[in-house]
Amino acid sequence: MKALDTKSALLAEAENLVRTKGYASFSYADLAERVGIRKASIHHHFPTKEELGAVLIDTYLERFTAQLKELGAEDIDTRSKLLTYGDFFAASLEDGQMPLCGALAADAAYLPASLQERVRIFFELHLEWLEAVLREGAAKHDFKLSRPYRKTALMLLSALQGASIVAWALKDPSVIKPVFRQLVEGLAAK
Amino acid sequence: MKALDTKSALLAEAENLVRTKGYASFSYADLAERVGIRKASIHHHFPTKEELGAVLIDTYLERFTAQLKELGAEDIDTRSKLLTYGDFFAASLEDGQMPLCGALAADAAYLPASLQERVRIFFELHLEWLEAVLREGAAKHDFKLSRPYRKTALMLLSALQGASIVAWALKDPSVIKPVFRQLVEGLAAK
DNA sequence: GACTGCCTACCAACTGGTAGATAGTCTGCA
DNA sequence: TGCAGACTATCTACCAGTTGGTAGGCAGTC
Repeated sequence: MKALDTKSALLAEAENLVRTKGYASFSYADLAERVGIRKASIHHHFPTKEELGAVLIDTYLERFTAQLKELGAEDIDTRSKLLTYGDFFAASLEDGQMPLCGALAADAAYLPASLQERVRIFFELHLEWLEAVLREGAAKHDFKLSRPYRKTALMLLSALQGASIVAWALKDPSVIKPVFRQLVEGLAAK
Repeated sequence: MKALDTKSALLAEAENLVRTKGYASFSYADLAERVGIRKASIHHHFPTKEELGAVLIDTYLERFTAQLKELGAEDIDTRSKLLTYGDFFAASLEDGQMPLCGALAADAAYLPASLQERVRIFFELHLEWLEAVLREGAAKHDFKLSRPYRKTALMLLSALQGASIVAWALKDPSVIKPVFRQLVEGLAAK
């Protein structure tokens, strides 16, 4: 088997495991079973669990960064941008998985330091994107906002992370969209 | 040592451990070290980890239920009730701990079923309380709300859970109050 | 003596790893 | 063209440490 296939299979399965049972609970044995190689072989691709976690977060961040960049550049109104952003989270839950960094963040205090740092970067990235969209929306008079925009960005991000948690605990993915929608509607300048 | 002392010491330490490193990562060995008895002795008080978890959540729920009942009965305006409710979450983070059920909820998919059920009950309890306060506030014309109130309750609870997560990941407890405050202000009938 | 609350000793299962062996593939050189 | 060596990707075997537990014993109290 080609290294690229195995490596990406390992990453895909690791992501699924972290997003369904958390970083602490998933093991190389779980991965071995799912990918069909021996546990010890995984170390060839990822020498330590921490390194696997780091690569996992980095690739997730790259994907998400690209997604947000694309969404930010779309020629649609800022309200739709925000709602589409919220849809990313809802889609996660509908797939039966927590968003990765929400899954990791709850455990942040005992993640290895390199992973904690990456989770923080994830959140900062999201806040910056939200701020940019809010700024754009305020400039276009789509939103009526008080400064600093970061405060509103924090509110929106918190609501989505929290809605994911609540939806996860209640096993009801339909929680997310209405929560976020009413917040976005509340930003309207009207 | 009296059983009541040891048992409550175990529960207190277990709560702290769950709220700082999660249910999956804490062990009877951690508890043994903190309370100063041997690991095997813990089984005398709590035969299984699941039972310890169940008792932990039940006692937390009782405390929280009493707190919410007390707060709900206070002769203050409904806005203050909500803000005080939000302060419970902020106080948790300022203590260097996640709120218990937020810590558990992220891991909900692989908690033992009896614990998953308790986490769900926790959230339902909070939603009911929030709904009651929102209903009271709407009747007094403190709030301008659309029905169903549960939708707004979900939004508020989500924001607090999420703000706890974001604050935890960013190691910045000051995130919570401003997030919640602006949401509560946004409910004002004005 | 009965009960409580601790202890030691032990268990199977599991964790993330280390180390060396093997087999297949590729490349360079005679 | 064939062969040897290097490389890749897997394997077996093993490791120390850890987990939540079981079982029986001991000491203190009533």
